[in-house]
Formats: sequence, C-alpha cells, structure tokens
Amino acid sequence: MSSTIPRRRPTIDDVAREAGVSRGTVSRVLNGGHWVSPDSLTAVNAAIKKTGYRINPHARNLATSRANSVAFLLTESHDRLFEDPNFSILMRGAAQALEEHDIPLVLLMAGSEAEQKRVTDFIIAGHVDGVLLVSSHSRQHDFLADLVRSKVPAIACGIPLGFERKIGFVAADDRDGACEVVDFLRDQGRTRIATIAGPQDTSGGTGRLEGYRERLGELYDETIVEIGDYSRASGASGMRALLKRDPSIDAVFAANDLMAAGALDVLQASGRRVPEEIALVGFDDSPVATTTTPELTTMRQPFDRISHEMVRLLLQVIEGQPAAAMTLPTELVRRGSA
Amino acid sequence: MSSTIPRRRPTIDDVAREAGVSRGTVSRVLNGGHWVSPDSLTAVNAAIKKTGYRINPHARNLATSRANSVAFLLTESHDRLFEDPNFSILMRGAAQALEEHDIPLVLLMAGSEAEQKRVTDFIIAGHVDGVLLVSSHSRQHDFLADLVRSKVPAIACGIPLGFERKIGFVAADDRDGACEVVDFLRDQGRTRIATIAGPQDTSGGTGRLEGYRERLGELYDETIVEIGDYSRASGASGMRALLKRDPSIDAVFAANDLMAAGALDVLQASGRRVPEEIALVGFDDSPVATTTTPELTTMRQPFDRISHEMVRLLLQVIEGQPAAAMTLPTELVRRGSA
DNA sequence: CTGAAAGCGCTTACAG
DNA sequence: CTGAAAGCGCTTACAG
Repeated sequence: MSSTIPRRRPTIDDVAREAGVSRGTVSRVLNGGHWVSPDSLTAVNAAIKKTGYRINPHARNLATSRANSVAFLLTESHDRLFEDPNFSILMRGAAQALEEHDIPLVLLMAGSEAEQKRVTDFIIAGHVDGVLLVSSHSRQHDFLADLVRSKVPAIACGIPLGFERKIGFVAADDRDGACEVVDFLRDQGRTRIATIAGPQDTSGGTGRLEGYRERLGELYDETIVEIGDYSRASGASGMRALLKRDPSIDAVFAANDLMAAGALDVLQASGRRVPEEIALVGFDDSPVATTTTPELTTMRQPFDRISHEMVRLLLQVIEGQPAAAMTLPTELVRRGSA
Repeated sequence: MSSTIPRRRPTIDDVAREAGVSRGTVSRVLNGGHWVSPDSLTAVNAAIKKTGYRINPHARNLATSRANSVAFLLTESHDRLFEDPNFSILMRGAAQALEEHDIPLVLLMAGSEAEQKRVTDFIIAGHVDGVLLVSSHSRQHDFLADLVRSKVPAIACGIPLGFERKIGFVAADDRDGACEVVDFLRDQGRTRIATIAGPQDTSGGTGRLEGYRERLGELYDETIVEIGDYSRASGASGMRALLKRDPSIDAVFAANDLMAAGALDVLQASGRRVPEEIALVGFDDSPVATTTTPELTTMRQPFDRISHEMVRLLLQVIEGQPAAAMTLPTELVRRGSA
C-alpha cells in the first residue's frame, strides 16, 4: 500500500484508470449506471471503493449548471423568528425531506429591504436551484415580483397573496379550520365568540378570519374582532381590548397559539376561569400549546406534511413541471382550554 | 439595443469582448481590481453593467476549489431544537455575520447516527469551506473525531469536550457566570441555594455546576443538586425532586431559562411565592425569560457576540490561521424572580 | 455498451 | 499592467 504519488484527492480519471475504463463510463455509473455493462459496473464500483473517490460537487455543478441545493427563504422579521417555533419546525422538516435527495438546505433571510436585494442577487446568480418561500406578507410584493421574474423555481408556504397563479404553494385549510373551531365552540353552547385574528396581509390571517366570519353568519359582530400580528404580546393586548369592549364574551378563537397564550395570560390576570367562563382555542398546535395551564385546545396544522409536500412540489418544478398548489386539512386537538 | 444573439447568460468572455480586454483582466477586476489599470477598470465595470454580467459561482468554485459557503451544524435532538430558541438565535446571528462576506449558511442537522454519517460525507465531499458546530454533547465523540480527521475548518459553540485542543471555540464564561449567580443570591440573604444543573456531557452544563459548587464551598450540598437536560420538563421534575428532598431551600439556580420556567411552574403549583419565599435565577436570557410571571432574573449569554465571533474565528481558520478559543463574559439581568 | 472530445465558466501562474 | 494558455473535474452528445 506504499505510494509515491502525492496525496491529492482522487478524481474521476483515477477511478477510470483503476477500473480500466474511460471516464465517460465512470461518469455513467456515477449517474445511475444506465447503459453500463455489468462488468464495467463492478469494476468501477470496486475502483471507487479502492481509491476512496468522491464526486467533486463543484465540477459537477459547473458541468450540469445545477446548484443541487435549495434555499429556505425567510422573509419574516427577526424577532418573530425566535418567538414562533413554526419556522424552525418547517425548516427542520424541509431539511429532512431534502436530505433524502442529498440536497442541502441553504438558509436565506430577507427581513429588511437591503437583505432582499442581496438575496435576489444571490438567487439570480444561480446559487440554488429553487426556493422554499416562508411567510410572505404581501407588503413584500416587489420582492416576490423580482423572484417571479427571475424564473427561479419556488414554492410558498401558505397562499402567496397576489401571486396565487405565479407561485405554487402548500397551505393548511385555514378557512375550513376556522369554521370547525366555531362549530366546536357552538356545540359547547358558547354564544358570544370573539376572535383575535392574524395579520391581514397573510393568507393564514385572512383565511382564518373568513372562516370565522362565514360560519358565524348572522352572529358575526365586528366589535368582538381584534387583529393581532401573531405575537404573544399582540394576543394579550387583543384580549384586553376585547374584555373591555364586551365583558360578556364566553369564547375566544385566537388565530395562532402564541396569541392564544398571550390571551390566556390576560384572562387569568383578570380572574376569568378558562375554560369554565371563557373557552379559548388557538391554531397551529405549536409547542407553546402544551406549556400553558390549562393547555391549549387548538387546530393542528400538519407542519411536517406541509414541509414535505413543499419539497416534493419544488423538486417537481425544478424538473420542469408546472407549479402545483395544495391545501392540507387541519385537525382539532382537544386539551384543557376549551 | 436590438440583438440577434440568443439570450444566454453573459459570461466573462462577453464582458471581456465588450470592454476590449482579455478575460484575465476581467477576472482581476472581479477579484479585487489589483494590477489593473484605471482605464481597464472603468471599461470592465461599464461592460459588466451593460451586459448584466454575474459571476457564475459554480465555475469559480471549481477553479478555486472553494465552496464559498459555511455550514451550521446542529447535533441536537430535533425536539430540543424547537423548544430552545438559543439555536435559532445563534443561527440567525451566524447567517447575518456571514452575509456581510456574501457567504451563504448551509443548515446541516445530525441528530441521529445515520444523519451524522451523511453529514460527514457531505462535508468531506467539499460542499462547504468550514463548519460552525453547535451543541456537541461528548457522546458524539466519534463524529467529532471524523470531523477533525477530515481537517475541515471548524469552530464550536461552547467548549468541545474532548477536543479542546483540536477545535477552536467560542464559549460564554459559564463558570464565572454561575459564581456570580451564587454571589447575587447570597447577597440577598439566601442561605439554602439549590441548583438544577444542565447535562454533564456539555461544557455549559459542567461549567455552570462547577462555578456553583466552587462558590458555595463548604456550603455545597449535593442533596440539593439536580441534573436536567435543559428542557422545560426536566426543570419541572428537577424542582419537584428538590422540593420533596428539602422543603427549606430558599433559592434555586437553574442552568438555563427553560428549566427555570419549568421550575417556576412547579413552584407556583406548590404554592411557593417567587421571589419572596424562593428566589429563582436562570441562565441565557432567552425569550422565555420574559414570558413567565414573574419574569426571570437570569445570566445573559451574549449570543449575538458569540455567533459573530464564531464566524470571525472560522473565517480565520479557513484562511489558514490556527484555530483560536475565546471566552465571553456573561451578565446578570435582574427581573422579577430574584 | 463505450470512448474520444468538446464544453461548462472561471482563476492563475507565466512571460512579457 | 496585460494576454495567452493551462487547468479545475465533471457531463454529455456523438460516433461507433
């Protein structure tokens, strides 16, 4: 095993020499082994093992003009990123789904406009083959327009308001989920159901509010509707406003668990018993839901499925297929708060 | 502006032609503009603008055999990832620091052994120039050994137990921070100070326990020491055990905020008043610290500095300098719990 | 099924 | 300061 050859990294040529074939043949076995004779296949595989060869991804990228990587693009303010575990959960799921295809996930954050410019350049430069778009408020219209113009494959999480036809997406059925929450609350005999809705430039925010409104029909009363920004703090202030405006409410639907947790804090500080006097339902089934006392009853979003489907759809778009849109059902998780 | 040339992406040759120079000169401009005459410089820059040229990263990577990207490697179980916002905070900080150098952050997760194998392969293949190592329990000894053997530049967050001399790192001064907590509590007149320590295969876990023990000296009593795993649940069960074993404790030092929050839940459920009857101090100053009632008094870890210094040190190692180690001071943040 | 050859788009000594 | 040329390590028609 002594060798006087300098210890450089083996290339495809070393493997070819070792296996006694041309480098084209080696390349073919590296890329699926089609149109390769059984003999060559074994020879090449043995040579790969013997030489310790590994594909040089840069060379391959240049030759195929593919990056073989995908970006997870967060266009959310930095604070919300850490407050809300949904992002990490989606990211984890996406990274896992991609791992099966040996595709690394590149994290891109574009909270500010300067960052958006930089990210656009980065994507246009061809650093990634596709983009997983997370949390696009519609105020980022220009940014999304740039993305669409660049023709980079992209799939959004939630409906990309204003780009429904241009960008594929995977969304939970927000509207239907909200309807179910209302039904659930009414079945319990609740008659005065308030809501703390999410940001209205977000599909989850509008969808859940629409479902709530639609299902309440005649009973819908905008004086017991508050709009939050999905943060715990906004849930608390929304709850305070609601309580002041109408002390008779006997149920609250918060558009996410974080706001529900904030609302719960206020409810308890004000001495209301949950769920006896006021029922509280959140949305997401995020980790916070089980840290409160009582734990939160909530509409579960299938985050794992969402991230996996996003990856699947993105890979399809990268392969050249037209972008698809997908809506996934939510599911009520009963716990202590309602 | 009419052109019959097919709309392919401009290369360095297009720029060279447009500027009337060789492509070597264009390349020099692209790489800092050294050894380029002012005239050429202007001509090239104009040509770049006119053609809309962008560097093809894949070609550059192949030519320089550099990936121009860095990995954020999480070797933590998936659950803890979302429960504990520290990881996201570090990741955000690292991504930001890297952005200034136009270096993308690649997210790598290696919770299971299978994942570790895959990640090792990925790194050895040369996909990234360096690795930011986050949360390495020492039970991942083999994995780290592989990493060291591969000679990939790496910087750890916290002291990489067992590899202190092999891998550079940035750590908070855990020991000193714990000492300060004890001092603070004793200055308040607390005489029976218990602790819920962190995992002992982690530098933060051992360092904070050592500081606590050292400062308590004669008073150190292992019957009021519980070991947790940094999760909220373990803080709660640790607190229950402590209370049962010694109802007379009047202060608790939890090795992180999440465990402190769990301990607080138990304390309040058992009717103890915090901080009147029992003082409670956490560690981290993470977002949870301000979601409890009372809010947590805690030792702040300078996560932003930590992530930025990690990036700085990693970049140095990538440049060929020897790996440095760095310890950053912590700071007490007084809030309601002590 | 296989090999020779061109090509992907840069960088970097080297000679001048 | 500049250009011509070699090289980075793959992939992919093409001809056989």
